[in-house]
Amino acid sequence: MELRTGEILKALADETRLRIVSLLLESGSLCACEIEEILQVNQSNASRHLTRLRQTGLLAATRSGTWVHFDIASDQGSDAHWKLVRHTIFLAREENDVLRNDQAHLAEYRRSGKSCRTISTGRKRTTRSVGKGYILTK
Amino acid sequence: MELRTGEILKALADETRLRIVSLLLESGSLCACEIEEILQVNQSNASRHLTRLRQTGLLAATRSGTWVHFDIASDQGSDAHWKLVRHTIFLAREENDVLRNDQAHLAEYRRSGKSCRTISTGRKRTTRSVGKGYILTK
DNA sequence: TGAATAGATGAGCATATACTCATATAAAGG
DNA sequence: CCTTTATATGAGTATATGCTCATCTATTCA
Repeated sequence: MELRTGEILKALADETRLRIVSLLLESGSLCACEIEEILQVNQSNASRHLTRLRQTGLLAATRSGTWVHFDIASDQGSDAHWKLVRHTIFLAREENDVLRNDQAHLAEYRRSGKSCRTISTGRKRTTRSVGKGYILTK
Repeated sequence: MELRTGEILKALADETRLRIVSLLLESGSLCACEIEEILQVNQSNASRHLTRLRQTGLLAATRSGTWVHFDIASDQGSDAHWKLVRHTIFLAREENDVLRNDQAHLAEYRRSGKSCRTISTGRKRTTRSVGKGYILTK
């Protein structure tokens, strides 16, 4: 995936996306539900931002069963761009309480011993499969 | 003026503003009408973007008579931020034809011998002063 | 003091972007 | 199969952002 500076700027200009990139730089690979949990962002919202970051080439996604793990895509060349991104996040963390709180929440999450296997989003059952399709439940 | 990374990202995420910063990094101080001329951006539009860049702390403005000269505000500390901005512009120029064309237009402008004194925006007379006030002409 | 020119700004409009709710889809496991 | 859980996405809405036109303000100069 070819990184473009203009797209990187637009991607990081949104605080939620900045938080996601900052988080993953610190944590390494996390599944979507862990990101939701740590950043306290709802599922739909998180999913859209993750998709966008993947499309700009900043994140890589790997499905593992039901879970999709996201990680920084800095192994695909574009070293100069990644130097830029890391520097950006470094400075942003110094100025932004939200980003520092996220770091604390990550540490807390690690201590809690939770994993994407034990997080429950608490959502109620929404669909029921019928043959090849699904129908709404309740 | 205190630079904030988040604000820098938002400021540079717009292509016109990216072009202005790129131009001024190369040219040094230019007056608003020169920026309009070189980037081919209309007056209102240019003025708003310049105001915004000044408000985020990236540009400094100095009035000299009728003209307002804008320049990169990198003399006011924030070295880490400016390193970031310069790196950003450096990468963006490599990827973006528009930015490279702007560099060519600057060179052309220099060669032309024009200055903010000789550029005419070609606007028709819009106001007429009457005592302490102004009234619309035509 | 009035005309001319540079730059700033209000208002209206168009588009982009982010958020939310509901639902669809993918995969795992009884 | 059928249910459950994780993730993606359509649709609607709210808001932000950028653009344009017209006009205002600042300043110079005759």
